[in-house]
Amino acid sequence: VEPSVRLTVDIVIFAVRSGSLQVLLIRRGIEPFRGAWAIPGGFVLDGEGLEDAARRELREETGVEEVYLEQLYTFGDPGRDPRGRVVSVAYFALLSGEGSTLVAGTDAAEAAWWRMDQLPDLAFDHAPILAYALDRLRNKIEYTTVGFQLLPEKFSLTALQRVYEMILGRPLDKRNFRRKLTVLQIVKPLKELDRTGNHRPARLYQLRKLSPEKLRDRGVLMPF
Amino acid sequence: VEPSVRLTVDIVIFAVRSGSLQVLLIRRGIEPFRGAWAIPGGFVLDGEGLEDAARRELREETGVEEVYLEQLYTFGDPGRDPRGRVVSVAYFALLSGEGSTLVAGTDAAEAAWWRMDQLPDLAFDHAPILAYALDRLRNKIEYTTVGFQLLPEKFSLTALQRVYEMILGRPLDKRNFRRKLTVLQIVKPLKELDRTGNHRPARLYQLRKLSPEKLRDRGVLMPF
DNA sequence: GAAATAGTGTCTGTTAGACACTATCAG
DNA sequence: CTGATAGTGTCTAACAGACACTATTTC
Repeated sequence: VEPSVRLTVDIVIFAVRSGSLQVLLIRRGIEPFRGAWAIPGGFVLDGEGLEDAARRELREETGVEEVYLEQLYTFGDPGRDPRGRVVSVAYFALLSGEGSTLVAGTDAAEAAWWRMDQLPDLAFDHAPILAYALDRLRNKIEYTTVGFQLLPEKFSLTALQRVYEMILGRPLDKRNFRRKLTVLQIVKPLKELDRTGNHRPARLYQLRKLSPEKLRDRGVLMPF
Repeated sequence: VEPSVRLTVDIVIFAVRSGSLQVLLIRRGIEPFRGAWAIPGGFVLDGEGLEDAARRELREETGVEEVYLEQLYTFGDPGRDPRGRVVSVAYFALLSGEGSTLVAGTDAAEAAWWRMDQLPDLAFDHAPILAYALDRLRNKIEYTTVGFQLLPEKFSLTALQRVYEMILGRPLDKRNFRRKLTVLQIVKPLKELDRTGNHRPARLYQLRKLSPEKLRDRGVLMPF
């Protein structure tokens, strides 16, 4: 007879806010780890798909639909949850700068954005999960266009470069960055300008939709 | 109240045998999908870690210990198993040419190696799982040294090249391949030669153990 | 010496990385 | 005209890809 197991999804929700990469965490109101910060998540419901469960939690936590969501890894060590056998399928989500302002409908529990470089102590095995998510994001940004998910639909090239710099944790050269965007043709200039700030306005761009195959054909995507 | 779920691990076991990339499949002796071929796997036991369960199944199926094993993805669509809610954590394993001969202690069930380019119909959602595993292997071989896990400890450079060609599905240039190995310094020449065959013997080499960080420092690893 | 595979070097086009100045706007 | 950010081109070193002949062994 096969033992049964309780299944949760945990979602590492990233956003770029006020110039830094941040994660949404919630403070636990109940034991175990009462009062500690944790990655948002919850149990998978009866007859519910894993990704569906993740999207539901995401909606409950942030009010946002239609976000980038990707399965990360499944954590199932017997001792990871003091309540018994709980296996967690971890996901990571990327919110665009706009959506990230609303920490709405937050289930009564306290929720807050934390800078990735100033994290609190975390409940369960959530610290390594977060570290792994960041690692995955760092890798993936270099050969896909996931990074664009952290920006609104229209963005300036400088804003895009800031996102890459934040995630990679190092400065990039402005001219090399823009040259790469040009040769890959992944970005489409708009007529609009960003006129905030007392200086020359920046042209706004959009991500040009390309199939992943096309991206691969053009070579590895993003090592600036 | 959280519904509970049954948890399995499935292991996509790859090996290079008689010049092609092959997978180990077992023929199901019971319903559902009785008589169909399936990826080996089984239920996770009480108090057993996920990777532990995968290694146990691997041992039961092949008799082999100490193999490369990596978590692939977790499949949990509600309809994927007609018996009810069964969530499967898929792994993939790489056997070295040697270990792959022993399909020992195979649990009474019929087990066989299948060429990746001539697969039978598969039970459950195992066809996309297998496709995904191959995809992952193809990607990973280009920036890590996982490919070496498909060879015995000592190997000729031609044998190594064949492994890369099989997985990538295209011929590689012998001189470019060897040049890359040289500049990356990932391979160490031995005194021994491979004297099989009625022709000039090939020098044998060993993988030089390098930390993953080192590999990254030297740039992306394997695009020949 | 024939058959079979091992082993070796060069040239060329592309790409990544370093680097500094002019343009345009608000106030 | 000052402050602030946008926007633009060149040179160089490293790397990828194309390509063909000699070396060593067995039988």
